[in-house]
Amino acid sequence: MTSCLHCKRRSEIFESLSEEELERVDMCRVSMHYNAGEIIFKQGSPCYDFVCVTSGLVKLYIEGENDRRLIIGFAKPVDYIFVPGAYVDKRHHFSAVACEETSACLVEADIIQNMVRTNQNFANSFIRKISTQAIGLFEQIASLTHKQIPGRMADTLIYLSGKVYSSNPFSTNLTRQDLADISGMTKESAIRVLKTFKEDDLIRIDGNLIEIINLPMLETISRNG
Amino acid sequence: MTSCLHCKRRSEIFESLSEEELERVDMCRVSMHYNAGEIIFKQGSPCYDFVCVTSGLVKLYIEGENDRRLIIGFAKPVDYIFVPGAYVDKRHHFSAVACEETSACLVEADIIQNMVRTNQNFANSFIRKISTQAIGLFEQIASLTHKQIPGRMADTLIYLSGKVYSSNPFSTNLTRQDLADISGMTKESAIRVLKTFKEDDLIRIDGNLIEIINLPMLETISRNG
DNA sequence: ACATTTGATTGACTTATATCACCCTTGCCG
DNA sequence: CGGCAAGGGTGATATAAGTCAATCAAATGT
Repeated sequence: MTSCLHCKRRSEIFESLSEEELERVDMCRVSMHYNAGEIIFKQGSPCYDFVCVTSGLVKLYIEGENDRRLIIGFAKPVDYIFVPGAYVDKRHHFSAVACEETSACLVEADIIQNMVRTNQNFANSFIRKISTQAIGLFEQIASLTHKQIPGRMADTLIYLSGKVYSSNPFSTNLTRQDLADISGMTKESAIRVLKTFKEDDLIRIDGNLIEIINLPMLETISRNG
Repeated sequence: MTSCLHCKRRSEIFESLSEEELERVDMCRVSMHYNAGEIIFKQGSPCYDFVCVTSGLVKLYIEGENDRRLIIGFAKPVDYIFVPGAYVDKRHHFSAVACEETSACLVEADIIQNMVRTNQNFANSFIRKISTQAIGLFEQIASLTHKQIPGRMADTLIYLSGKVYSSNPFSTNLTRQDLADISGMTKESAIRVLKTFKEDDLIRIDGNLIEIINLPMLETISRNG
């Protein structure tokens, strides 16, 4: 249990904090461990804490009416989860669930918000982070509304390999349902496209391992919708 | 051409600026006028300016691949348009077009970003604004992906009456194509749902005037997808 | 006054995708 | 060991929604 001061796995946003500020963060920090499938916070619940993922992987999703879900992103080491409700209505607007064994540090939201007020550089990193997230949302919303199933699944695979796991092949324990929830389709449709992708030698799937073997073609499919 | 100092139509975010700061904003301010349909800025172009709408109405939309569009929001008096690219890649990630005769003040983005750095209250309002926009995007993304046409159009009508025009009935010169672009459907589908809504006495349309006459029922349709 | 464009509307048709029902495998637990 | 739950996979079918094509009305330009 190191202090934030010497933490090797701390989010880059904390670089702009002084030692004194880091200590203040450290003082009200709680280190947590979650098993795969455990809820970190749930949509609609009040938000007290700022969550920083130190190991594992967390999926962030919106729960719709008729128990449909849409995964809007992932938080991996070392990301903090930006909770827009913290500045608006003190409620969570999406849920966070551990996809695998996950550790996270929780810090009181007030402390962080206070530092955003007093430390300009911190505020700037913070805004940059939110902006990046907003841009990601634009891309996802465009993909989901303008493309059909093959294009959406291509986007999902490229996103996972490029942004989430940063490797190819990548080992994942996301279920087909999860892949479907990222791509805005049903589990069955996800299974079917993946099958055609395999048949066309665009990807290879072996258990938890997914490999993109024809990225250019996948990108073409993404572009054509 | 009043100065920002005594401007009656200035965005609430400027409340947190000092007189001296307001004067600095005023000095590099350009007042612009746009006719209906004119582009204020286009997706992909570099972003130099911070845009604040003082009269009229502006639609913000993402341009997808095969010239499909998705309207992600509106800017009305007195909103400023948050441009996430300003903090990331200095590019616009959506386009802005005047829906009607529109006036706007342009301020150099650098000046604003500088004030975000130096004025804590300004930074805080700024973050609150971004957060609110992000929450709105979540709602839209959930509506678009989880609901079918009647639910989506119900959401659109409720949104326009409640958030954009803040009146019922409301007079609009959005085209059917625009309504479709908000709701993520084709023009033809938009026309057809609106027809069924009219037949079921949920709404009344007379030229540019749209009236919601059975809001509870529309809300039910929205909830059931 | 006529021609041209733009948006609204409708109907017929096609297709993408969800739904449903079912089976298979694997791992886990009593 | 046997049964059960969870995830993966498949086929048949239904249907929501897009596409295409044509018409009509209003607005605009010449």
